[in-house]
Amino acid sequence: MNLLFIFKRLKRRYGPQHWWPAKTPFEVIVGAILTQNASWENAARAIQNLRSKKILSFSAMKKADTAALSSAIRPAGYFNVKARRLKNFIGFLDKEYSGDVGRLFREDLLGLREKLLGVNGIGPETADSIILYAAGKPIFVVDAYTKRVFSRLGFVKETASYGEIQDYFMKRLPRKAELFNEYHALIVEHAKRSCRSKPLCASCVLSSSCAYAASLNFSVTSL
DNA sequence: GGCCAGGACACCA
DNA sequence: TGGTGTCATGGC
Repeated sequence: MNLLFIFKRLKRRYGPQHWWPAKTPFEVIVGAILTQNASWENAARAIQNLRSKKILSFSAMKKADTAALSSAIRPAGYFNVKARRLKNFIGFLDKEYSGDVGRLFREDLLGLREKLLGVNGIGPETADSIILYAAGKPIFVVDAYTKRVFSRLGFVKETASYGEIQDYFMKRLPRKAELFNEYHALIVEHAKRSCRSKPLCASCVLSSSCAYAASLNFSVTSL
C-alpha cells in the first residue's frame, strides 16, 4: 500500500475534482486567503460579493479601501483580518511585480514560495495552494484534512509539522502538478464526506468498519 | 447552543 | 520550537 495506490482508489471512488474552483489565477489567490479556516462555501459567498461589487481584480482591489473589502467578505469570517491580508498581497504584487500575477509566477518554485511566505497573512498552506493551483507548479498542499487522514492511517505522526507531512508526500510521489492537484482535492473530498467527527474517529477512512473505507476497498491491515 | 470549516500570526516561555 | 489566544461567519 503506497500513496499512489491510495490516490488511484480515491480517484476511482470520487472521480476528477477539477480544482481549483476559480476563473482566473488572481481569483485562486483571493480564494486561498478567504478560505483560511473557513468552509469553501462561505469563501465562495465572499468571492461572489467581491464580484458583484466589482472589486475582484488587482486594480479594483488596490483602489478599494479596507473597510469596503471587509464588508464584502463578511461571509468568509475573520473579515477584518482577511481584508488586511488581501491588501497585503495587493501591496506586495504592486510593489514587486507591478500588479502582474504572470510576472510573479515566472519566479521558480522555491523563489515564489519564499516571496509568498514573506507576505503577512500568507502561510504555508495558502502559499502552496497558490503555487499549485494558480501557478501550476508542483508542490504538495497539506491541510488539516491531509494531516487528519494520513495520521489516522499511520503514515505520519499526529504531531507532524506541515513541512514533515509535505516532505512525506513529495519524496514518495512523482513531482507532477496534475497529480498533486488532484490528490489534494481528493483528500479534501474524502475527508469532508467521512472524517468530520472529533475526537478522532476510529472508524474513519481506512478502518474496515468505515463505509467509505469499505467502498474504497481499504483496510488498515492491508497497509 | 456548541462544534466545525481547505490558517496565520502575535506573543510568550 | 512549541503552546496558546485571537480573529468571526454560517451550516448543522
